[in-house]
Formats: sequence, structure tokens, C-alpha cells
Amino acid sequence: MAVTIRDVARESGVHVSTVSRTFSSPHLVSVRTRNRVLAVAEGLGYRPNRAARALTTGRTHNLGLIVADIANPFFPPLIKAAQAQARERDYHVFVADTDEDPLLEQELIETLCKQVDGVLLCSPRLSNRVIERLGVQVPFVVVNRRVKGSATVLMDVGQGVRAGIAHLATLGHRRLALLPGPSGSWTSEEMQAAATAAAAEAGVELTVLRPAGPTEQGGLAAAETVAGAGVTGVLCYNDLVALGLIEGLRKQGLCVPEDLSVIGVDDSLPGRLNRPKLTTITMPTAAAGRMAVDLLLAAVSAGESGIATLARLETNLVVRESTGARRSP
Amino acid sequence: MAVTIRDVARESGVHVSTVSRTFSSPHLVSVRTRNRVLAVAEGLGYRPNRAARALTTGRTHNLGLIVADIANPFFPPLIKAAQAQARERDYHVFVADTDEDPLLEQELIETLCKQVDGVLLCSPRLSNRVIERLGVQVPFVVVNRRVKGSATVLMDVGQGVRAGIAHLATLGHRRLALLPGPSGSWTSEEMQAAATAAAAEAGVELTVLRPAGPTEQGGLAAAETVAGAGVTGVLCYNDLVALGLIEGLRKQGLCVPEDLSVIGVDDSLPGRLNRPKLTTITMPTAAAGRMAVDLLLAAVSAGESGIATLARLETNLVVRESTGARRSP
DNA sequence: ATGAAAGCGCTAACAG
DNA sequence: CTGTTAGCGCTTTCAT
Repeated sequence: MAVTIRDVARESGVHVSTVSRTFSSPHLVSVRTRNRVLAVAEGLGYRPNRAARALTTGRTHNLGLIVADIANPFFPPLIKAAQAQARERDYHVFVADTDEDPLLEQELIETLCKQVDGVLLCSPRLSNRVIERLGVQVPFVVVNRRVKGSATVLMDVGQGVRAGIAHLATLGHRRLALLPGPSGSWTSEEMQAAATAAAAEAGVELTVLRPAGPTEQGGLAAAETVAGAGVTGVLCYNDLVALGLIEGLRKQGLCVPEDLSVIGVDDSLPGRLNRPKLTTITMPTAAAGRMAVDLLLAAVSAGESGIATLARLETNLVVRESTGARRSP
Repeated sequence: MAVTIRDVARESGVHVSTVSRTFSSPHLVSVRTRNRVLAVAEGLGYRPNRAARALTTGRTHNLGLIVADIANPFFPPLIKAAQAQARERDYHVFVADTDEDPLLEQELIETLCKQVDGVLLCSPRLSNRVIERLGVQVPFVVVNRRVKGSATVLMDVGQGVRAGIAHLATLGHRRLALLPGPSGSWTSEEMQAAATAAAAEAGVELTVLRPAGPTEQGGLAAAETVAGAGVTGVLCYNDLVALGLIEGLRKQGLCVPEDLSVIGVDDSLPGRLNRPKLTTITMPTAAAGRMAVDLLLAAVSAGESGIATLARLETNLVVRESTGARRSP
């Protein structure tokens, strides 16, 4: 076993509680003793066992961060921002991937619960009912979903989507398609509502074509349907779908942006590297990660009494190369 | 506080130790009692506190996974595979991102240490010396680096690199460039050695041009130098660098693969989505993740006595669209 | 098969 | 300022 508080106590000739205090409330220990203890601890390579500490304090100083798919380029910036923010508050973040599986998501939350002080749920696939039930066990902050009783960080896709639809209309496109995301997704619902409203306002037609999945495969597979739908502008659930779609359209002999204009969502790395560079809606993922951690930490220290805050973050359209003026038909 | 073992014991009229046994060694409990306890636990929503269990057993059933940069598309598949494999062995994986910072890496390891049974170090930036010292505290498995005393999973880039150089030589390229990675990187050293040897064998010239960083920015910034070096074939440290380079070359008026052939490493999503599709060297990341977990778990149960295993995984060249026959000069 | 008791590493009153 | 004592939730002998 590793070196414990007792080893340090023996070695420095003080009681364990003094050693404990040296680390958890240094001001309660005389400078001389503190320095001696610190020196001995250093020499022995002692590091407090946070798990054991958690048993008495009830604070693990860990946060859980649950995402549907780490491989989705949407998440890494959020994760990094959350980790950095947490670190500044002397917290650690444990990331877990649910593989888009609600059951696994629930299981992960339940096991993680006891090892963390709070859980950050990003774009959950779980039903609100289940989340609310789990919420009594541990504070939650939910990103991109409204859940009763939990603090929430929302990225206002509607805003960007409206801008996107207007952009397409301005370019002369009269028949548009929307490729939405998974049915459980709040973001997808928002997109759909905003797109429908914006299309109506701009007086353009909007068809909803649900792809098989929120990935490039989904977009790729949807290309044929899109090509046959007679639309010239497409708004996709995310960059991956848009990229897959562009690839699929190319196979159909259709060029972007010459034949069709395509807009993605996320402003992800693949989208920026793509050729044509993807016109996309930026999601404030880093800001969301930081904000979520702050809200979570607030909820943790507030305990039961916390009021569920709601943060709403802006999204924006970034016009790059995958959209252009309508040429045909 | 949440429901504990004591609540279950009281409610079901047995001693806590019986409840404990029901969960940790069910065969030691009579079927009747077990069922009753299980029913009560279920009703109360009891879940054993793994952290508390760890205090007595010395096993947290957690694994730490440390990566330099989650946003690097190389890591997610490895992380996912590791998580899945660990889950099957009733282990959980906590992922942490070091932001390419050795100091942060060390700090993370030290805090993680006590909360996990083993640590998976992926492409570490820390010096071997430090890793070896830390290794006495907790079992390590290191991916893509040879460290004394720790099990190691190596991806044999050399293999793929040799194939890549041969491929370029066969296409008629006589003057090649290598854009290596960060100096601390084992993979990069291996690449360099293999590329040099393969170039010599094929009788082609090889220039080493170190980019500013292992990212698309690094590749982008290196484009000018590459364009001026008079080479027609380039092998990059990873797909990101390759993608950035292609982008930068385009700005110089140079086309890939018409003017230069470019090979990446990783077979990442952006590379597959790019146009031209990137010729690349596949890294067996998923296999490495699974293998690393298996080795780590073996090391954990073996304790001190474990012999440091070494696993070597194959890499392969995948020819796509970013390489072609030499045309000029 | 079950209960009793000790203890994992640490913190938190309570004395002194 | 420091030592004493009890206990966090759980497992693990040792009895019975």
C-alpha cells in the first residue's frame, strides 16, 4: 500500500489529525509544525487519498461528464473547456462515453454518482423522466436539454438556424431541405421549429428529410433522397451529416455549392478542413463547458436549496464555401 | 445522504455484513435471504458505494486514461475501445486531457493515482524518468512509448512508413520530405528512423522539415517551406498536419496529388472526409485501446510481480487520393 | 449461513 | 495549537 497519513504522522512525531489539518486547514497548524509535516510528507511522497477524504467530507472533488460520443467532434472542445474550468476550482472531471445508448447512459450515471459531486450531462439521450429521478441522487447540469429541477445550459441553435435559412433564401433558394437529428435530441427539435418558422417567414418551401443517423454515414445515405427532392439548399443537423451529404451528392454528380448549397452545424474541425469549406452554425461549445461547470459547482455547494438556473448561449452563422447563389433549376 | 448498506440491513432485518455479502459474494448467502435483501435494496434504490468499497478492498474498479488532447481525432477511437473493454471487465474508465502539458500530465497522474487501480498513458509527453518514478505508485500501461517496468502497447508505425515511402518511390517521386511530430514523441522518432532507412533503400532523397506543431496549423504553416524544398512527395506526422499542409499548398497554387503527393498517419475522420481523400497509414487505435486495458488489468491483478509485457500492433498503408504519379518537375 | 467486531484513510467535533 | 475519539460505507476475519 501507498504511504498514508499515519506514516507521515509517525515520521514527524505528531498526531494524524495534525497531519490532516496541515493539508485541509493549514491555518489551524503552527508554522513550525506545518513546515515539518510538509517536509516529511514531501520526503515520503505522501499524497492525500481523495477517495478516503470524500468518505468523511461527502465531497469527492470530482465531476462526471457524460457524452454520447467522444468521437463526435462537437464534444472535445466542450470537454476540454469543462476540464480546464474545473481544474481551476480544484475539481477533476471524469469523462464517460455512452455510445449513444440510453441504457448505458443510465448505468454510467448510477455508477458514477457516488464517485462524483455532480454530473454534467451533455445532449442526453435519456428521457426527462429518468433524468429527473436520477437528479435527486446527485446534482446535474444538463447541456442542450430542458430538464425540470436541473440547471441547464442551452445553445440557442434557433438563432443560427434562422440566420441560415435567411441566408439561403437571400441566395435565391426557394426549395429547401432540413436533415434533422435523432428524435430524442432537444437541439434537433429546436432546429426543426426554427427552420420551419424561418422558412415560412421567408416564403420558401421546407422539406424535412430525416437521415439514418447523426453521422457522415447518415448524410451519405441521405444524398439520393436529397438529390431527388428537387431542393437547392440543405440545412443539416451537424457538420458530419453535411460532410457526408456533400460526399454523397458528389457521387450523384452534384456539386456543392454549384448545384446545391449545404449548411452544417458545429463549426467542427472536419468542416473547416473540408473542401469546399463548410458554411456552418457555430455552437459555443467551450463557453457551454465552462458555464456548465460553474453552474454545477454552484449547485453542489448550494445543496438541495439551489434554484435551477438556465443559461442561454448564442449561436451564429459562419458563411464559408458550401453555400452560393442558386443557379439551377 | 444516499441510502447505505445499513438502511438495507435494517429494512431487511439482517446484519450489514450479510447485505455486504449479498453483493460481493452472493454464494455465501442463503437464497431466501439473498432474495429478500435484493428486493429491499431494489426498493430503496440502493447502490453499493464503490469508493467506500475501495477503501477496504484496495480496488476501486476504476481505470485512468490520460491523453494529450481529446480533440485530436487519433484518440477518440482508442478511448471508446478502452472504455468498452473495461466495461466488460466491470471496470470504469476516467478520461483526462493533459493539453499537451507535461506538468499537467504529472499532476493528473498523481491525483488520479489513488482513485484508480491503474493508469493508461497514451503517447505521454512526460519523460521516461518521471514515468518510471510514478510507476511504483500505480500500475501503468503505456501506449506508444517504451518505458522500463511498464507494460507497453506499441503501434508499429515503422511498418506503415516503410510502405508509404516505397509507395511514393514507386510512383516516381525521387525527392521526399518528412514532417515529423513533437520531439518527445516515440512515434515520431520511429517514423523518422523508418523513413530514413526506407528512403535510403529505395534510393530516394529525404528531407526532414519539422512543423511548428502536430496540428493542421503546423501543416499549414509548413506549406511554404515544403513548396520551396523542391520535393514532390511528403509524409506527415499525422492526418491533421497533412490536411493543413494540403490546404497551405493550395494557397501556394499547388495541387495534391497533381503537383505533390501527401501521406498522413492515423486514418482519421477528417482525412476520410477530405477531398482529395487522404492516403494514410492506419493506426490500430481500437485494438490498442482494448489491448492496453487487458494488459493493465493483468498488471493490476498481478501486483508487483507482473512482468512488463510488450504488445506490438501492425500499421498499414491505405492508398486513397492524395498520392499519385510524379508529373513534375 | 449469519452476526460481531475491527479497520481501510481520512476528517471533524471536542477537549485540553 | 494539538491530541483524543468517533465515524464515513463497506469488507473481512472470526465466531457462532
